[in-house]
Amino acid sequence: MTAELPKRYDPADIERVLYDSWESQGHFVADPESDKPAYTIVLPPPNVTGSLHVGHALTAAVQDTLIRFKRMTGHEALWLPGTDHAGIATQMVVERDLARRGEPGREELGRESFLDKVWDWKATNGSRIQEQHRVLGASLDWSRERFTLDDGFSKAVAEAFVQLYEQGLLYRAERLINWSPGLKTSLSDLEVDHRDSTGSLWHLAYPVSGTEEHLVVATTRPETMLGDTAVAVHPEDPRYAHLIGQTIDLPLTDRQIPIVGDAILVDLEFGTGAVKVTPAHDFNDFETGKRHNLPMINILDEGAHVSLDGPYHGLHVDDARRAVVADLDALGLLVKIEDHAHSVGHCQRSGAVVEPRLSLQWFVSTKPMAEKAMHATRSGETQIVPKRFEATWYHWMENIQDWCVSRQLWWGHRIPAWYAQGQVFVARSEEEARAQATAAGINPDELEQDHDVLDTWFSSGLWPMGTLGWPEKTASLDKFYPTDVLETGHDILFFWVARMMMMGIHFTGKAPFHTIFLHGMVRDEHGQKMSKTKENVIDPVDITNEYGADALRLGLLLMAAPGRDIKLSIKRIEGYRNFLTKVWNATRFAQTYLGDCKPSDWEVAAGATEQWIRSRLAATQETVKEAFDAYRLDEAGHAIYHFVWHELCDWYIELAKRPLRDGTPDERAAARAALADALSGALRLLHPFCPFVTDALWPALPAFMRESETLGRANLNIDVNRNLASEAQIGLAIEAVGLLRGLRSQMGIRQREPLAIKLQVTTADELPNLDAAAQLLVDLASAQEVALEVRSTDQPRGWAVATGEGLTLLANLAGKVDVAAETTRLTAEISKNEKELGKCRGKLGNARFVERAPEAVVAEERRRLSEFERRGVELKSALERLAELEL
RNA sequence: GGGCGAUUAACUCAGCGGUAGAGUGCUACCUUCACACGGUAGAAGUCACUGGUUCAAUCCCAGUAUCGCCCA
Repeated sequence: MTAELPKRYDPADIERVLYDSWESQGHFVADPESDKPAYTIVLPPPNVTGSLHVGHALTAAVQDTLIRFKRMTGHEALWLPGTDHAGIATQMVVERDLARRGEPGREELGRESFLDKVWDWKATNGSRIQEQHRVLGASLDWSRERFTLDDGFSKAVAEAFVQLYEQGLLYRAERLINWSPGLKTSLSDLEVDHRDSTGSLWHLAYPVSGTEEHLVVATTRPETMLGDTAVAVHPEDPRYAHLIGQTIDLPLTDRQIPIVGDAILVDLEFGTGAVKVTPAHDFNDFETGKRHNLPMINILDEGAHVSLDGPYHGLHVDDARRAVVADLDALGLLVKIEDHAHSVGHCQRSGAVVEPRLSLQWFVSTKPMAEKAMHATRSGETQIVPKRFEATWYHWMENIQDWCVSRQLWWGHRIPAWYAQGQVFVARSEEEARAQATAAGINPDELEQDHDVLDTWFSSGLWPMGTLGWPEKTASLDKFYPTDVLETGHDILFFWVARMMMMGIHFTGKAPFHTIFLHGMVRDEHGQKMSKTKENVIDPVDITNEYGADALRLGLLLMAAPGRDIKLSIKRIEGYRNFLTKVWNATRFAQTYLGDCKPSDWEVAAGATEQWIRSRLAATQETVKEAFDAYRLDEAGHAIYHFVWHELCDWYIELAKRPLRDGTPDERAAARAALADALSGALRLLHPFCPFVTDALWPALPAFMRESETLGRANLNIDVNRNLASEAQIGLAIEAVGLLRGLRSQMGIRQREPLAIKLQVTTADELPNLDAAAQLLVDLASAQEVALEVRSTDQPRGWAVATGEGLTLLANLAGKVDVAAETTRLTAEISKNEKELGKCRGKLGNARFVERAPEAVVAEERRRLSEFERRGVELKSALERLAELEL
């Protein structure tokens, strides 16, 4: 038994100290040699540049709760932390940092020195988010913390690259890719944000060669006309049929370009029905160019300036657009300008408008891998929770394009490809590449390694297996892979979940996890997306300072229905802090009695109330287990909340006070034991949600009940059973207390004013069920004496009547009856009863209902009918007696 | 344009073929010996709208409206 608990729950007093002790004692370390079944979650790696936002906090809360639940139910639970190197983001942060301090920039420093600077930056700033996870109580196995640029992980990346290359699934090609002129690198499709904007649709008149005719094309990007290599019309368009095969004298250039018929590119209805084709600057045009063997003319440099010789050379696209439009107008070739809503791709990181650009890059053939990933979800090897995201998953997988994995950056895994004399050598190491070159008869000193690095998600895709040791065959990989659950926001489904699935299946033959568990986005109280510009960002660290990590966790978890967005309400967090204060105070109450607990207390026969609270605990344990199995942490949490506050605190503790204080030695022992069980069960169930406060309260339980020093290593459930008889009996008692309290309240009679009570049931064999009710009425509702009787037609006068399910309560108001108030109350009761009675009769009066509805439903309806009829009679007779009283 | 989701008490949300629930807020009373970050009692809902299926629809189906998200 520990020292007395402080009167007030203050999270700041307990959280830091507890976490340090858990971590230093190695409570979160998972053992690959354990006999227990493994349960593994890898934390989707946050950016090394990141700091914790509420989305992270939600992810951490969900995963930690799952992990702690499994750890407490017989699993060797591993939750593996780490960060990813976030190529673009980190490089940008460090460059900005250098600029702010007036230090030499990236280009001046050169590759090696710049990378040193990034590593320096990482050493000082790269562990912030890990610290914040500790604040949240995350039971991560820090001994296994990984970073995507670690030596070991880098080995995995090189291995994967080489294998994919050897298998023909990775290739280098000149293709049109998304190009960020801001960052001067390629981007994957997913790194492009499409934003709606109002642009214009320019109608340009192109002269048909050797005629006076003009062909009017409509375009959103007039400046790219400098790179046009054709004009396309629909082959079945009567307006233009005669032009197919002729040429255009492309204005502002000296080129002639063909007019082609293309049914795929051209939409008859849109614009003028004629489209300019610029294969080097538009994805659709690129495909069209391939269909018609058109040349591809690149008109822009890597910074999106015109690279063609001539008057436009060096102009930024925006300026070039103005110039081209003005010049066309001067030539009388600008027909009109319409407003046009369309969406424009922007670079997520730099905000620059993304330019489709023809360039030589490395690509992964994703289709074969996507097939396998889809097979895994179709076969059930991996399930997506909530299920409705499967549709999105398949849609994306079915339309997947090859993945551009090279980036023109420095920070990242350098592409393990070496070039010499036009040949490519892909190898795990420079040594291997040199050997390959030598074997090919090339002097290895001529080799030059690819300057580019790999997309960060190429490495993130390997995360579940790479962190466990792949490609080595390690004990951890053997024990913990495939992992169990990958939990993340649904916005990340394609970013890394899809990639982990594809890579994991490809390299190990097994899906990397059996469940993909997706949560929603956290928004502010009004449903607005949090953003720095709106100044509505809620910092989870501020909340933990104010209300504690436990309250934040509980709030996030209980507000999160699967896959649904969360509106984060501080008011609710405060409510959960209040709940934890309640738990704290309940424990303080219990502590004053539990000191006397001894194992023999459990040998004393338990009464109905003790059986009842254990039964309710057993029911809660079942509900919680089912909810966890269904990934309904919100339901599990609500069940625990309800048990703790509304069953343990509201009722059992109140019921236990008399026996604990004034009971016989046996009564005291039985009450103590049940109180200890209930509290023990409550703390255990609550621990995965609120690890700090529960572990702080854990020592309040007798030592012999604590099988582990820390609650986090104890069992989730204790051995208790449902007992329906006690539930029925206490249920009746609770109802009786409610009837009396309600009656007092409506009659304006003080709750502590002693009253004589009669409790009535219909038949004599129900009488024993009222024993508990009689006791509770005395203990909790200031009943003076309680008579238990079978209902008769001859009811006493001057007693108030209240009817409940199966029982009637009469209170002796002799001399205290406020006839007017009582008349009002009874009349209201009667009319409420009549309404229900009416509904009931309506149903049973419907022959088709009686005929077709299931028997049980009809029987229940009949039971309700007789119940309402009985109550109606009693209430009306009470009203009559009241009237007599008045006379 | 395609897809997905939402619409339930004042607010934030669960629920889901057969008596409409929670938390917060609100009202009244109570500083009683774990807790005022509390207790007791209470008010509060045409479950968006229109049809359909069914003995029975908040729930299933179709459509409408409004809002949100994703993709092109």
